[in-house]
Amino acid sequence: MPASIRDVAERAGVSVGTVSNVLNRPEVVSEHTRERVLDAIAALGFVRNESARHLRAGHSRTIGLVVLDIANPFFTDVARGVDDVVDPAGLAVILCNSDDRPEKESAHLDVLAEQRVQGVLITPTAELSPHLDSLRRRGIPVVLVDRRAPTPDQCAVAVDDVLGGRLAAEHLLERGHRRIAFIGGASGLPQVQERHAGVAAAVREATGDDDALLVLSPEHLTVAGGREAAARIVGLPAARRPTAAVCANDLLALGVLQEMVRQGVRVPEDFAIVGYDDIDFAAAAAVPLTSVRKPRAALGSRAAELLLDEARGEGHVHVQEVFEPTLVVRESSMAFRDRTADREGAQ
Amino acid sequence: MPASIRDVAERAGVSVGTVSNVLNRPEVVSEHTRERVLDAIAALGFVRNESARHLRAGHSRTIGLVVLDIANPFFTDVARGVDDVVDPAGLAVILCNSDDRPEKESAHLDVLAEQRVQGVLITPTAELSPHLDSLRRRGIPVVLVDRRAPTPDQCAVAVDDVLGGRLAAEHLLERGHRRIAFIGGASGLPQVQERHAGVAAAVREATGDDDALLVLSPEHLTVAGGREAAARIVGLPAARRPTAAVCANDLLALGVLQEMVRQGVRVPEDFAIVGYDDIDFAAAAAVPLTSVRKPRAALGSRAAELLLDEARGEGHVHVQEVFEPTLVVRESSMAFRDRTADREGAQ
DNA sequence: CCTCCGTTATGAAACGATTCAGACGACTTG
DNA sequence: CAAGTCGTCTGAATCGTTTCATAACGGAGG
Repeated sequence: MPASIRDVAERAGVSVGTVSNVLNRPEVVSEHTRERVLDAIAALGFVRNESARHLRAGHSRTIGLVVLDIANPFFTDVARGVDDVVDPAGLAVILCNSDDRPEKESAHLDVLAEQRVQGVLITPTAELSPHLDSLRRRGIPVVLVDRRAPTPDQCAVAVDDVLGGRLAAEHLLERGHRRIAFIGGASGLPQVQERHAGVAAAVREATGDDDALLVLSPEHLTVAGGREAAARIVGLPAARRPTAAVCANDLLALGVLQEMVRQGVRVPEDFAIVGYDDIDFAAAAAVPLTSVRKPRAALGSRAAELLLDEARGEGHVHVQEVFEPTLVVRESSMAFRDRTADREGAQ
Repeated sequence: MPASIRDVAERAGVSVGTVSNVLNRPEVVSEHTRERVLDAIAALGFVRNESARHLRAGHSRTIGLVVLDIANPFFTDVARGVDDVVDPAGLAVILCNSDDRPEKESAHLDVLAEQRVQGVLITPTAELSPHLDSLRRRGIPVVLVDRRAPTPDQCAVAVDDVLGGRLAAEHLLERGHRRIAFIGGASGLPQVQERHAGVAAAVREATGDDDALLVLSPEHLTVAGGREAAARIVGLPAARRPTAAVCANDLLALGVLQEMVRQGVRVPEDFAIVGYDDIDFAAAAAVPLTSVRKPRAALGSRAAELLLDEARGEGHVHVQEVFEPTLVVRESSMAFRDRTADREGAQ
């Protein structure tokens, strides 16, 4: 129904080749002809058919971005970073939400493959899907976002999560906490495991006690998951109950905070909380959240840069970039009493 | 580079037509042939080229979703609702962020037109872009989201924002507030104007005083905008300073809350706040936010349903759906002292 | 044995753009 | 004046798929 290049050519009284030239290499066509063609285009409301272009060109002008949870502001910030790079390059982004479910992820990757996207940016679920490899074998670049590359033959932009976990834990340990909870997730994401590892190492070094760390793994890394974990913590006998928690992301931390408040547990006096990601809402929380800050937008834009470079071909070298997180201390971890004394008294 | 249907045909020793049949109408090809073809497909890692399909079919398998602010959880919730409908239909969503800027919106609409999307879901900027009409003239369905249709010849899914504004204002008026601020935005979005109208009507009815409502319009409907507005309110002389605010969305409300707390203004004792949208973070705020709740995901999924129906053609009737908002009362508006007395004392 | 029919497979024509070898004048140049 | 050059335009081939008219084959019915 919509006008094609042939209709334009007919109306302007030129060949289709000439119309194409007006569109793509205007300098090779005479001014007079160019104007006639442009007039015809305007009159017919002609819009290029991207699929036809793509078919001929062999590559599309889109990239795919697959995230774990579109409702998590961390990922929308990443998406923004991606957009900042991809938009000026004239590419469109197909944003897919895997919901941390491998089947959804695979389905989305299949669609992206059919769309012949120029490349895929993805924060994958725990297991690296075979679909990812098959994309790469097919020559479609894949850049991992917020996840380390398992092999050096691909690009990845990650954060040193062991360090992040350590920063969070050391902060709590310094403030005297001796029984700490790590609230992760059931899906086994390596980012979460690394954060856990960092926390565990710091706790072990400081306490020499492997039981000092309680690990909870709610189903999902969401506010609801955090509430669930907090309820379990509150249910523990006082002697074994942790006095602080490091959460694998801010959504969890927010959930923990909500449930603690609801149960009448004071934060940070009775229970300290450290989140992860430092999303904007962390600072606005009921009790402003101490959190491990990651360069969210930079993660996205750097990943996009690497992807575009790889898609361009010509001597691309794979880069595994690792950003350093920092700790942002806010009220949720500002305990006032000395917990070391507390604990020693209890023993 | 990637295997084409022709390669598959060759390897399986059949014609391309047969391969296509295996893919699209497997029942018409004999089991033996089908297996051979399927084997070849697996061996070559063949993946359909969606652009070629689309070119032949005349329509793509994607839709566009254009939102005002991807960082606003309201829109990610809408996107989720859209996904719930669009995904099972086997379509992909191209998510675009206009940042409330008409030029970005237009640019995105152009890209979507070139992609020949099946339809566009959009929360448009204040002025309805001519690009929207030109899409519709070209036969691409457009459904407005969270925005009323200007004419009955198109679908729209909106919320009764006059009512929403009224609910918010009446709640504050009942609690004794007599000087109220409406914090909107500078970009003139009709949703915001309607909320304003609802608030203004309620305030006028209750106070008979047109000056009882102070209108502030920060640049953007964001947390930063809210902080900016709050700072201006605090700067006002006490006699003219409002005692409460209705904010055009929750991001603004969160910003107002932050700045008030920072300036030592107690919420809700000294200043009450009502937000709009009821995003999840509203309940988790420093002071849990009273907010006007909209059916966020339903807005998206209903809009997507209408879009798919319209794209299907065949006797589609345009629907303008208007959801009713409800007020969710939380702490941010729970004032304790009687402000009527307060005000009367002041006069 | 012939005809007819149903099942299955074929091959060519589209879809809309880009590209490229070549045509055609008009001009230079030796 | 012939040959070469330049600027401009043409037309056909091509990308990968779907579709559709048609062919090939085998079996049933007369």
